[in-house]
Amino acid sequence: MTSELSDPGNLVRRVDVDRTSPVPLYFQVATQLQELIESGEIGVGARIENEVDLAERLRVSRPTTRRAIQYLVERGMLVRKRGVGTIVAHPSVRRPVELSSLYDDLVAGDREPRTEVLDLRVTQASDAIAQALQLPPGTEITWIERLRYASGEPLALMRNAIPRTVLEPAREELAEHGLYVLLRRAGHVPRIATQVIGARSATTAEARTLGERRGASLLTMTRTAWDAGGRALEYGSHVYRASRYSFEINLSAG
Amino acid sequence: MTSELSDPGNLVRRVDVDRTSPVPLYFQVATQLQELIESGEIGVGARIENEVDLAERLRVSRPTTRRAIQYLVERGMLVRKRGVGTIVAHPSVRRPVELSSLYDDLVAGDREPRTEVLDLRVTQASDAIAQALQLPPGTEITWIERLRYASGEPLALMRNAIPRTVLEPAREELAEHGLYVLLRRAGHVPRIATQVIGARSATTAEARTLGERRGASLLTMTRTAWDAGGRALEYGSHVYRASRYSFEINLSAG
DNA sequence: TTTGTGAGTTTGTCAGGACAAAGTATTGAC
DNA sequence: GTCAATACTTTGTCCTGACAAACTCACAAA
Repeated sequence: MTSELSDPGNLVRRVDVDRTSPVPLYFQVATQLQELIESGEIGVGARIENEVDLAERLRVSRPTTRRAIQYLVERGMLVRKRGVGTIVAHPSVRRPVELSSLYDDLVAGDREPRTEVLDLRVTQASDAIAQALQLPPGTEITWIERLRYASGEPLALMRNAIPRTVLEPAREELAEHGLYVLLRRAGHVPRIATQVIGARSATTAEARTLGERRGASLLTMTRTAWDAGGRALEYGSHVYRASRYSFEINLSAG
Repeated sequence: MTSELSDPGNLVRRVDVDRTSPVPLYFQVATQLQELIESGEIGVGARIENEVDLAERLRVSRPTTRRAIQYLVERGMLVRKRGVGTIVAHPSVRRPVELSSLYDDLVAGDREPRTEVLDLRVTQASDAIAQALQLPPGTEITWIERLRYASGEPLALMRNAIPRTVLEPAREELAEHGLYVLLRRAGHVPRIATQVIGARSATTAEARTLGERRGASLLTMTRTAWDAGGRALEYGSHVYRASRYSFEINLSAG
């Protein structure tokens, strides 16, 4: 009995590798499998070809095939079961991109971000900020205060501290780009961040700046971000208009 | 020149493997390395023995050693650099435990949680809830409303919907344990969740239930959680007293 | 002083093979 | 027909061996 279902090999026929490319073989295989899954050519719940056959057909070793599949398993796109096979997971368990910045989110959501730089100066870290960044008190930092608009309306008041040795951005750069874009451009890749999200009522000054009624609910967020080496990159203390913004967070365990 | 620094091998001498154990070799090595790091016996920034020597000393193959190290790299405990070596990362980049529940957090923080079950019944999912859980409308769900106290004071009002086929907890269980404990006990391991966190002012009824002033700021959180197979486990819509609670979230990109 | 050059070290990629463990499906005894 | 034993499939673990790429450092040349 050779039905379509019992022969999942036919679903991944167009995967092929280029041995002249500097891109690792396992990554080529993983990328092409990912495309087949994301395009829907291999449907949710479908079984993909088993490791041994796939390796043979692509003329790569089984460890290479395993590594490609493992790569996608870690991203939640595939689920493996010993004795059963490897199946395509439901799209809702696919691990999302994380650690993006507000600016990127707004651009992606077509909400026309605009940034007004209220303050920009080099100063010494206060004790609280030094502690958050786990740096010695008095370390020189770049202090930034920005007002972020979306679709023409004020959305958030953002205060950030960045070690001077990490980044000292120009006013124009801050008006044009999100902070995380500037960090990455300077070669600092945030790997992990701790955020605390809370809420409180707006003070009179905040209400005026953000165009809210006095006492309106505000979302607060403080964050510290580090790179892979444990170097502190950024501390931020932001307030958002709760009527216009909420945080969407994707968590994964595994 | 054979200084302490140029011979990091001496730091991991007590790592050893047991070939009679059913625990995989790579995992034994990883666990023991992890203990050495967490106990501080290998300090932050210190280089660990290189793969080849470590493999030779433990009498395991290099791929096995690599896999153990890779395991810790993915958890942010080690950082690898080609041509340089593998060093112990700063503790702040170590990936945290995620997807824990409020109850667990409160227990961990010594805040004496107590739960009052306000409502518990089996009903049909509304369109909104069915959509959040990605189930057909009208699917039978367990509907739960709870009031959570911490240190004797009301903290949060929690409404949850769980597919009946996933869990149908008893009132006493809900009063005794967090929802995630019950889910895990029933064999449902949450792997990924989407949360939306916002804020708004309390209605009169909410203020009365939670012991706040009318118009006080509340934190709102809606969440849907899935297991590794993409099966929806839980939908929740919670409100927290912003004066008593905030969310701490650890994000990682890697 | 600065700039290449080359040797040495360390991690990254890949092959091919072997056996174990956990499922699924089939078969045979009762 | 039911249930247990068996065969088969598929992923999991582990090995040896080989070469490539990135980095450090010492040393020579400009």
